This record gives sequence, C-alpha cells and structure tokens, in this order.
Amino acid sequence: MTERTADGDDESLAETFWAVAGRLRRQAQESLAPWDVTPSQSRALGVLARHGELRPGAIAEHLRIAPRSATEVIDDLQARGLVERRPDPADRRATLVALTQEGERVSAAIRAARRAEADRFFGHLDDADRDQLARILRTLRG
Amino acid sequence: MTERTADGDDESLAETFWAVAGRLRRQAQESLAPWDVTPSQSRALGVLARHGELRPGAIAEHLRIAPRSATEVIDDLQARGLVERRPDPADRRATLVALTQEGERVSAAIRAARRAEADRFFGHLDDADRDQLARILRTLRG
DNA sequence: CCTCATGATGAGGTAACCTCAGCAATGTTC
DNA sequence: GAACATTGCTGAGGTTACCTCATCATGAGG
Repeated sequence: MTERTADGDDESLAETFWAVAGRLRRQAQESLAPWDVTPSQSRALGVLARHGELRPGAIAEHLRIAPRSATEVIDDLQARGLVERRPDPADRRATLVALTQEGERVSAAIRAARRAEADRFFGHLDDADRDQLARILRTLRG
Repeated sequence: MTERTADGDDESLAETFWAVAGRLRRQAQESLAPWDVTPSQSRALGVLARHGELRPGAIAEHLRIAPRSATEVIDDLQARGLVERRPDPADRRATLVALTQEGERVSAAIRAARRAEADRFFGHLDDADRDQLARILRTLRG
C-alpha cells in the first residue's frame, strides 16, 4: 500500500504549477537518458542547432546563464565530442563553438525525442486546452 | 541597449512553460530573501505548518525527496532555530520535528509573502484565465 | 533470541548554477 | 600611438539541492 502520499499539499496555482514542473522535468530527464546528455547540455545543443556556431558568451545569453557557466557546459559537450571550439577569425579573444557531425546527429535525435515526450505529456489535453495553455503561458512569460 | 536577447528560442509549450517557471522561481526566491531561508527550507516549513510535527521520513515523502535529503533540510532549519527535534515517544528510532515559536512566526510570514507574490505573478491574468490555468495544470499534475 | 525491516544519519558524490580574479586582445581617447 | 578601460574567456572555489550507499540503532515476527 504505497499510498499516494506525495502531497496534495496544494497552496493554489503556484504549488500546482511546481508539481507539473516536477513531472515534466523528470520525464525530460528520462527522455535524454539514451544519449547520456544532461538537460543543460541538451539545451545548449538546441541553441547551437538553431543558431549555428556561436561564441560562449552568446550561448550564455540564449540560455540565460552566466558566461562562466556556459564555458562549463561547452567543456562537457566537447569532452563528449559533440561540439568543437575554433578561434573566431574576427576577434582573437573569442572562440566559436560549433556542433560536430556527431553533435548534429545527437541534437537532431534529442530534438525528436523531446518533441515526442512533450506530445506525450501535453497530449492529455485536448487541442483547445493546449491552445489556452500556450496563450496563458505566453502572457506569463513576460 | 541591453537587447532582450534571452531567447525567443521557443520549441512550443515545453519551452514556454520553462520560461515561465524560471520567472516564477526567481520571484519566489526574491520573496524569501527577507528571512534568509532557501526555497527548499521554505517548502519544509510549509509542510510542518500544514501537518504539525512529523518524522523526517514523513517530511521527505511530502517533499518528494529522499529521507537523507530531508535530514539535511531539517539540519539547516534547526541551525536557524526554526524547528526542533525531539524523540518520538512511540518509537525510539524515530525523531519528531516540530516548528519552534520562531518557526511558526517565520512560516506564517513566508506564507503571506508567497501568497502576495503569487497574486502579483498570476495577477496579470484575468479571473477566467486563472481558472483555466488552474484546471489545466491540475490535469497535467497527474 | 535471531533475523529482517525500518528510521535516521555519516560519508561522499553530482548537476547546474554562481562570483571573483586574471589574462589576452580590442577599442577609445587624447 | 601610448594609456586605459572594456570585452571574452576561463581558473579557482563556493552554493544549493539533490542523490546513493553504508552504518547503527531499534522494533517486529517467527
């Protein structure tokens, strides 16, 4: 009798929101397992896939993290052979980060898996609700 | 010209959801600042305020974290004088964790601040949207 | 009592962030 | 065109919030 104890504890919207966030996070994490890539690495891969080669600072902006933190994520991705660093011909201080072929492959695969995951997660909603949710969230995104 | 760069990068619902989550998290964190209490500590205080004295294991269940992690949060709260541990008269292995008077006071204050924060955050929505959102999130919460 | 399960905690680890300091290349200013 | 501030990245080291695994009591059942 494991008892669904784990909190009804709801203190309105915020609490419910976080409960949902937790579920979504766990699912996302699972869906990344096959590639041995952490969520933050996958976010960085996504940015690179969308924008092409970028400097670490630009990646940091896209991810809304400190530049130093981007360096770390890039280090990890490089260690896994998914990105490579090359000097920026336009500025000798700077570095350009680009997906390797393997990086392209993995990032495409992850993108697909993430999409499938999201569909599965939000698929419990009918189309109208999905639209509502999207609209409301965009309002809150600021 | 600071440039609102930080990502339009939206890959549908999930991305938007996380953008909102980020904003909410930041605001929540700020709203806790006056009491020098971390988010996870405040969650634990909330559980204790709602349920009264509990064993660490029970707190862990409510927070959906490992028992060992609950021990840690409780340690921190105890160091700040917000909770106290006393032996469970019903089981000599167990410990009961209860709010101190200071803990009650702080937890009430935080509760109020959190509520105000949430109102401010979700206040951008009209009543209908708030209801919609609540309903949809409850569906997704599982 | 003897064994197994349970409650809490020590030890030690991880992911994902952060700030601060330092170094090299740039841009600016006089 | 030398002096100075700024920018771009990264080393060092810290924090939060988790985790697992091992240990050590106590408790419960045969």
